[in-house]
Amino acid sequence: MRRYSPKVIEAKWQEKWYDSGVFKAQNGSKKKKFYLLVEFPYPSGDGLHVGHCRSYTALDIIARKRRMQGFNVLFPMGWDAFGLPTENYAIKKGVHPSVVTKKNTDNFRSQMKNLGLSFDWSREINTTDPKYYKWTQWIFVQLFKNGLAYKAKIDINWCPKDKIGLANEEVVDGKCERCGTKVVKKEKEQWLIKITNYAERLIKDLDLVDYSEKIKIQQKDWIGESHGALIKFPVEGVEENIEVFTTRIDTIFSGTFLILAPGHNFIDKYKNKIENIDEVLKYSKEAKNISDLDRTNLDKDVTGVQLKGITVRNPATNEEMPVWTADFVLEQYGTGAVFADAHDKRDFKMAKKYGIPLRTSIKPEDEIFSQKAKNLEECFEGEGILYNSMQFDGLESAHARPQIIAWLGGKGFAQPKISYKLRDWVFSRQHYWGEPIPMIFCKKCGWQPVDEKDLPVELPKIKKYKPTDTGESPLSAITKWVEVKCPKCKGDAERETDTMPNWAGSNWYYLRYCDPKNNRELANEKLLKYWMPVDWYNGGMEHTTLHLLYSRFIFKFLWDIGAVPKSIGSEPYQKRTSHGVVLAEDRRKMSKSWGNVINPDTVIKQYGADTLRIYEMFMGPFEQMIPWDTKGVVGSHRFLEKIYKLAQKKVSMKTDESLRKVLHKTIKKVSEDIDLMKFNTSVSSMMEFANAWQISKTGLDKKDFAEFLKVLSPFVPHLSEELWSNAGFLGLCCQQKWPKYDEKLIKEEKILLIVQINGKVRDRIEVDFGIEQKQAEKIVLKSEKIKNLLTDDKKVVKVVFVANKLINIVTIDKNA
RNA sequence: GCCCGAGUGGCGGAAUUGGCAUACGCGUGCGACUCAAAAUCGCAUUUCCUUACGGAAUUGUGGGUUCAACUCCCACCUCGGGCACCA
Repeated sequence: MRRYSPKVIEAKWQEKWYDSGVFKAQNGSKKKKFYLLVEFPYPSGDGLHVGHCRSYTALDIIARKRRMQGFNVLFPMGWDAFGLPTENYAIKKGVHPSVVTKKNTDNFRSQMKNLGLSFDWSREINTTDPKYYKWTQWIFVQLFKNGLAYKAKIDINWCPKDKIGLANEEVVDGKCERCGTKVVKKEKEQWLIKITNYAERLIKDLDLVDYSEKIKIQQKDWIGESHGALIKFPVEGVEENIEVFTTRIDTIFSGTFLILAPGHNFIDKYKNKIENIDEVLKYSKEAKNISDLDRTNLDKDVTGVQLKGITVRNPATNEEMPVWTADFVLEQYGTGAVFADAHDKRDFKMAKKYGIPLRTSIKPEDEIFSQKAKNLEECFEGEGILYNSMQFDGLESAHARPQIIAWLGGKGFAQPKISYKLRDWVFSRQHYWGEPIPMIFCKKCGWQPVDEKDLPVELPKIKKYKPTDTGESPLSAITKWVEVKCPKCKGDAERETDTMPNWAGSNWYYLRYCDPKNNRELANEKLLKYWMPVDWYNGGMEHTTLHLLYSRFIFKFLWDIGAVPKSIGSEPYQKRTSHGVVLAEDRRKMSKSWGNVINPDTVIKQYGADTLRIYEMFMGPFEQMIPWDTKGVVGSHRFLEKIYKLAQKKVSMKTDESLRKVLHKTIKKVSEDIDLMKFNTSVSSMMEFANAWQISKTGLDKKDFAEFLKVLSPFVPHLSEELWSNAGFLGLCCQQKWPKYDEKLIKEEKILLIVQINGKVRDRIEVDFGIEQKQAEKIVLKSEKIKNLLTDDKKVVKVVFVANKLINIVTIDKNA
């Protein structure tokens, strides 16, 4: 008997598949298309992580199944290769980043091929290829031309270790997402993209797509939409209003003071009117030096300074209100000003500290106002019933709001307003290894985009790509490259030396796969029409608020300007799923420093790719975080060895009837589970089948064996292919038609009827499928076990019968 | 603080609509093969009581609905994730 040797088998079939081009997606095919996308990796020097293998294998299974179901499948792969780790490695070793990238992508590609993944390699893309980033730059130029890219001097989040500016999205707990260094503020001229213009649509259009509720909620929370009102507070003595955004206009009648963010431009504009301007400016300056993290620390004491000499009028009560500044009011949110009252904890705390008068105007519903709150010893923040509020007395908060907006609106003091937490996207990085921003600054003409025919602006090959401490891009030192003619007036001008963030290339890569070699446009319209949208996109949960949001935004923009056909629809991804992280055996993250990393190459060497694939599918639910178990790999390997043996021993002339039933149940289960990404239960059902096969008398006939190989093949393609050819079947197993199960064979003729007394299982009796209640009762009452339990002192009060499942006899004690 | 998700054997986990809790795999124990070991195969394996037949308890905790609850409702505990002086 032959032994299962994956090493020989796997190399052989990989060669056959890749040489024959069976995984190539066909442009313009009559078949129904299916575009399946898995996030392309950053090709790090560490090689593939077993977590990569897990999500790629999962999507590979879906791709293989869809092909067998007759779809024209596009399942591509590429490299998101710009980024810091490569740059850092290059600096340390003195090798050019492009050399490092080449080495890493070659390694990744060969690892993926060793896994037997069915990617269409003819469509491979690389974000660092000038032919690719030409179009990344082209998109930037379009953003600029449409007024969505602008340069502004802003406080950026600066990571002193990586020497790079970070987007808000890349700052976690006030620390650099990548290296964990505490982020500091630095004022710099930066390119920004107006993603905020799309905030509303990015929320609304989530209704059009099939994403899990969790993903939708995360996106919505991140964008942070809140409905409220804009209120004007007239400033006494000057023709000026201070605008305030609020979601709680129902509390307006208790508003007794106004608070401005320390950086609010009113302060600068009216510095002559503010009597204590020195004190105010000193406070502003201090506030600026406090990081956002400290500023938003809830335990911190509230501080503030009154703007003496300034008062505003509350448009609802007509009372004069003092104006303060406090650092808990943020410049970037709303209008950078709030009206303050007794129904907000921070306002309350501040008023108590500085002796500012307070008044309440909301009391809790169905409840007597607590004495403490009434005496202003405690803050009531909830919604409730209005009082002290003129004609609105007695209304509930929610009902009062639109009415107050309408009333104040009638006098020109208020209007409905929606506010977002999402901020414009900081798009500049001061690093070498990224796409140059294709802009030119001319003293006469201002910022001008590089002429589209001159794209790409290639990254010059230089020796010193180390980032500078000053925050200037290393590209700024290359005078020859920087000095350029203005595209408009042809006078002397200078290139932008900042590069794009590493999200830039991944914003639109899924479009490029449709037409990866096009040099005239980002992708051909016809091909986009055929392939887009992506039918199914899988990626990590960690990309939900970053990559997923950015790329949806960029797609919408391209759709708006007609760069992609309207017929695709306004969303790039029809369906989005996410995978769980694979943890190390010690349940920590895999990390070189912990020494707990599992290398897929080692697993493949020892057990083969098929074992790795099926183990990673079997280990647990796909979306769930799951620890690696080296012992578990052995179990998966045993399963494959068992199949290899059975294929030699138990394929005969005739299939056992009972085994055929199990086979068809397995076909049904696997077919359904793959689409639901329930790979773990698919595998266990195939294991159950193998067990049944093993104990069967005659085993399987050739036809049924072929059916089993087909359902097995997406999971363990090499072994299936080998057994397929060993059995003398024609063609490739991966090109067969996906099997159908026979409904008749799945139905049972006999079932085990569960017999319960008072809900407890007392017996199991084999009966015919479809048995009637009366018949069942008769049989049940004959059972010795049941007879013994239904003694004379018990009275049957009810019999519950569930067809083909169970019968439950409910009794009571006669004596009781 | 707010919003999601989860809690089932020694371990990873399974369980259409409420209808046999613990499938499948790991581990462990016993046995077969072997001079021996590994590998392989067979049997057992939720816990407790019982020599056994059998019985009882059990899906984070406490209550509820129901003939019947891992599944539905209420309260709480623990863990994971997201957001957070956001007006």
